[in-house]
Amino acid sequence: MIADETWAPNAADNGLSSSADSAKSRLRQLIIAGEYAPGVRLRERELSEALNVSRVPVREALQQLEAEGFVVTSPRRGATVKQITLKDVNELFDLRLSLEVLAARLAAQVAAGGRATGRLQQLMDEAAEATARHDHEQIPLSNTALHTEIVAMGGNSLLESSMKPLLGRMQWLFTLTGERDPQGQCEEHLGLCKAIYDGKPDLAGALAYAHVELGREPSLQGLAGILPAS
Amino acid sequence: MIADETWAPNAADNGLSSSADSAKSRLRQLIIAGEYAPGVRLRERELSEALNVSRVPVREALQQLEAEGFVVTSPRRGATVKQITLKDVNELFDLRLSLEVLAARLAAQVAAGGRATGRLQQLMDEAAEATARHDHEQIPLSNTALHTEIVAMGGNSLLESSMKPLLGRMQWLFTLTGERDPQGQCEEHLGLCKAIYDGKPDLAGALAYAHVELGREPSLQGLAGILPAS
DNA sequence: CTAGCGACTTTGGTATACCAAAACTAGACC
DNA sequence: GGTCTAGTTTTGGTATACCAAAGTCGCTAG
Repeated sequence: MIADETWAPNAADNGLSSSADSAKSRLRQLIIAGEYAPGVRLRERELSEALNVSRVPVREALQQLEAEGFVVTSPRRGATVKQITLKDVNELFDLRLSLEVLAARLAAQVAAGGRATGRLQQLMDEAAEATARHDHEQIPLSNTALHTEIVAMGGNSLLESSMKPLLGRMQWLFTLTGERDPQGQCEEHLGLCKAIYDGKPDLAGALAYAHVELGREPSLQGLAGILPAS
Repeated sequence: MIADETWAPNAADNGLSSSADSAKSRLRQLIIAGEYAPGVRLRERELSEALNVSRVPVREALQQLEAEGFVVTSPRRGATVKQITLKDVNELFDLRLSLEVLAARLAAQVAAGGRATGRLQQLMDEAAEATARHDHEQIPLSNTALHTEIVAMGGNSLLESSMKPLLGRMQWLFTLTGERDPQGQCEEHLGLCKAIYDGKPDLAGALAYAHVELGREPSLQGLAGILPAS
């Protein structure tokens, strides 16, 4: 469950994983990319045909994607792509406010012990580079990877598995609404990473809090702009 | 996923839910009760026979129980009951430290608005009564129900779905290691509930933090006492 | 007596087939 | 013309059957 490698588009169709995992990754990617719009029904037979697998792996994939918050299943009406509401976004940010602070604090504590932080540096550089060249395909992927690495650095696998669906939803939200102020976000990341390098948990936590909270309003307004009625 | 009612032993076998949900609840109950000890293999055919269902619902149940942290599945070796380690317990408490504080704060904010808090009062009374008569069967159930209600009061369904597996693991841990100081725990609950009633988020958060942290050491020692080697 | 190799058995992964319930549609009656 | 109802179709839920890989046990050769 921790595995599932990264789910960037280019890493989707490796023949290594089981058919169910592959179907799950592909379907999630299709949802995040907006191929399946919020509200559309995900019929099992239809998906099994589209993904060239049987219904059993499809059911498994749908179940896990429901746990990750991408689809919602009614008792006897099957699965549909989740309709994100403003309430959902607020709940998501409230939760991230707690968990990202914890992740940043843990990462800073680990880094203070002198552990290798090379991977974080590398991801930070990649994200900065993607931001600099306005690569709107790569920016959400790099930023998600950066946050994932911060969470992983803390060494709390339970936190990691709890945060993974939340980061997935953030990536989805960004794809739906468009990224907010990539430049400012990148600078915030830079400051956060520096605090982690320097092993300052309090500062890292405060910066993480600010970073999350700064993203709330733009996301709410971005979502409000594409919501059907109001 | 929010549904699944309560999973007290007596509410397990209602014929309303689907076969898979029933199987999931029964299996979880068996694991929490210790019928399936940590480390034993959960063979799909064996379970399907024991639960009188096919392998498909069993697979579904195992998958969800893995997401809740009760079982762990190796790539091609199937499912086993999770072996709880001291690291797992520490991670669990670190996460609860963040999330229960958030839940308490949210609940207090809601209660400050004058919403009905009758259900919380009722659960508090039940837990106090169970503690008073030393009903070691009921105490963990009542305490879990109380925490669940506090989380639910906040109105954050995402937090609710994130906390549910954690509370389930806490109940499991209590069943395995024995409850710590039920009297003191009950008093802490009383203070926490009062802060929520009174609509004092800061106080409620602080009390929740203390309540969680006070439970860490006893749980670690309780688990260390029953761990195979060390 | 031990170590290596091979056949067998167990087990998870997947596909196909069947069933029951719900939703949709078309028709008839009021 | 509208509404209720019955039949059909779609769809999720479940069971059975098949397959491939890995673990296990026993046999044989050194």
